[in-house]
Amino acid sequence: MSRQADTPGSFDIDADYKPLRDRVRDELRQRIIDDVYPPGTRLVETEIAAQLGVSRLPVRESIRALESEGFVRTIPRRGAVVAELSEQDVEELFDVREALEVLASQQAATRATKAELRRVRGILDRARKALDSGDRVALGEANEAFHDEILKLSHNVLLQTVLEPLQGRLHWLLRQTGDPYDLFEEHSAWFEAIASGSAELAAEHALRHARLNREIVRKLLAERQHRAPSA
Amino acid sequence: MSRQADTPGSFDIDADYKPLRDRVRDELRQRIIDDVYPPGTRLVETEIAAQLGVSRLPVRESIRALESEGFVRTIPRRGAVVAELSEQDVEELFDVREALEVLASQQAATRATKAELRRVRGILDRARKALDSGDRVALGEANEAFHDEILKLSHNVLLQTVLEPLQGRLHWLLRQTGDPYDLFEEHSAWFEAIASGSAELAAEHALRHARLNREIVRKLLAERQHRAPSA
DNA sequence: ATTAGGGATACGGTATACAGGATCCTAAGA
DNA sequence: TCTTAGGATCCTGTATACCGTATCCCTAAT
Repeated sequence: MSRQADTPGSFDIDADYKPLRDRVRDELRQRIIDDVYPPGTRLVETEIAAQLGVSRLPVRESIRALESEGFVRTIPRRGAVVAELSEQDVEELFDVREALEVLASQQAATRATKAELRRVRGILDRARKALDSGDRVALGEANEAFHDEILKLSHNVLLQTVLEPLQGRLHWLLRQTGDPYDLFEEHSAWFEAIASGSAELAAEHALRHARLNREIVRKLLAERQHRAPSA
Repeated sequence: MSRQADTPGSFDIDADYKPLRDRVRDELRQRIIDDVYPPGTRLVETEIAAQLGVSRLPVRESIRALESEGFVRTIPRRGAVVAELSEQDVEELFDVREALEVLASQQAATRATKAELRRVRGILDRARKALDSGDRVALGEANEAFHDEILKLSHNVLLQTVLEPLQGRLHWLLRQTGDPYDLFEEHSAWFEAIASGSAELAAEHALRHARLNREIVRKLLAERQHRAPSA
């Protein structure tokens, strides 16, 4: 079913049309996140274009988009490379994430509908199942989905557009550093705070969760650096 | 091992080279902010390209960039138009701005150097002079510069890249709604809070300032809507 | 007036070309 | 042997030209 609740007069605009540049961007982002292109990899326009069977143009536009999302860094006349996250980058990522996720959580608490809350509960169930069955991949996915959903509950479009790429990078980072550790209890408690409708409580939990998360990542990074001393 | 941070021999790589796309983007952004292209204006690639004497490519890339900054909206296969800020957009802008400016202010309080603080004080002086001489344009510029500087004091690169486009849109909005009202006392007090080094105090002032600002813009918008009832 | 055609327009994408910066390789020189 | 100059090569940045097709706009017929 393509069209969604459209306005009376509006006819049938091929709603799920997506420009090629967007599909290419999504593909490349996925490859970066999946570590097909590890940090430092050069992204050569002609190569990617040939490989994906498209022209250079959509590839260029994709790369620019990923640049603005922070996944790649471009040096004029030299091209794009997959970003390496420095320690400072990570800290900044958490700083901003923390501030925005608190906001998202507050707004979610006051704005989420019952139907939305049900959906999020469903995701938590998925996480629980994945946890029980020891399916790390599914658990990771459920965790990511959980954050995305909270964000949607805020009903704040700008917040979503700003925070989503940051979450993306965070997830990317987590996949680099290790496997999805157990966040189930944390997420559950946070969710209940939101569901309670108290912005204050929701903010408190968001903050706690973000800080806990930051600590965990810090430890993982420290370990990694220990294992692989100065590149 | 390839050479990175090479040093001694590092010859000057044309540091201030700027890709055409960036210059076009800056030019277009300026035109939007200056109301040369009022909200709703269609941005036709070929027109702009011809007018600026460049090919369609850099123009396309510029438009995409402005899209990700929120200045234009593009509808697939229809092209880009200068964004109209809805009431909700404005509220969201302030929501996010508020959260991030509080963070910026906190970090500025703990990280700003004496030299930086001096520079900001200089901007405040400029604002004071502009205020005294009744130069509204200079006052507006000083106000914008003040916010930009506070942001830099945070020493948080990500925060700057995220918040800057939002500030840009806010300034744009302010120019649409009216003239720069007197923020001097507000800014001064806020600045002193930052200079005091207390993150808590700085956060408090940032929040207060952001909220005051929001109220003012709300009033201006309400007035405007009164003057120009439903388009 | 309303509606249905039927261009005209402009986007989205492809293909091609080319200048010049960046990089790499190699061979000559210290 | 190590360094360095030089040229070959790669790749980006930009320009052109061109096509398909979705949209828009104007006009004419009902």
